[in-house]
Amino acid sequence: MKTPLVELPISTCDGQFIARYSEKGLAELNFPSVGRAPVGSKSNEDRSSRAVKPTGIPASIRRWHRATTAALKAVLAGRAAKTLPPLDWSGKTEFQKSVWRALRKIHRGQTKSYGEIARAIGKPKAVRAVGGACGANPIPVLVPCHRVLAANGKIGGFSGRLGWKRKLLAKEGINF
DNA sequence: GACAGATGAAGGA
DNA sequence: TCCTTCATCTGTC
Repeated sequence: MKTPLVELPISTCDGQFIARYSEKGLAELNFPSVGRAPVGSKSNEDRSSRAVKPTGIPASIRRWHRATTAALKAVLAGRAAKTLPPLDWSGKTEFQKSVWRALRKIHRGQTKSYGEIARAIGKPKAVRAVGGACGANPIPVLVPCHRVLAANGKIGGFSGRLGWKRKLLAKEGINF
């Protein structure tokens, strides 16, 4: 994949998120100061060499960025996102995409277990693999991997730190 | 091909 | 009720 990524910041009351767009849509969304390499990338240096400056941005990407910003701020405010930009899942496996599609069907304020997600995609025994796919999710918040909990009611894990998971769930009225 | 992982379930203390 | 162990499936190296 040689498609250059357009990297744009999104300032919110919870910090500055970083959105990256390909020619197909939103490819990555990174938490503010997470301190870890984003999923699917070798290193920050590698990424920065592919990212382009926010000059000469295509109109389509500017439109997607407005939609992403609005959706992100809506979710952080505890509301449902009205519109989402197209998501670029190219290069990902079919299993991961099916998991992420199942995640997007979880409504705001609802939660599901890894086992329920596994059953929803027709692979009831692939619960650990579902966890792996959640961890590989490049677009957290908009693909609500934070709404997936362990079957025993515990919070489970989260790629963007558990603090973010708790915060996002709290905004949706789910407290631990 | 081996290994690791954001789980789940069962069994024992 | 809590803890430990093991089975299971997929992705990554």
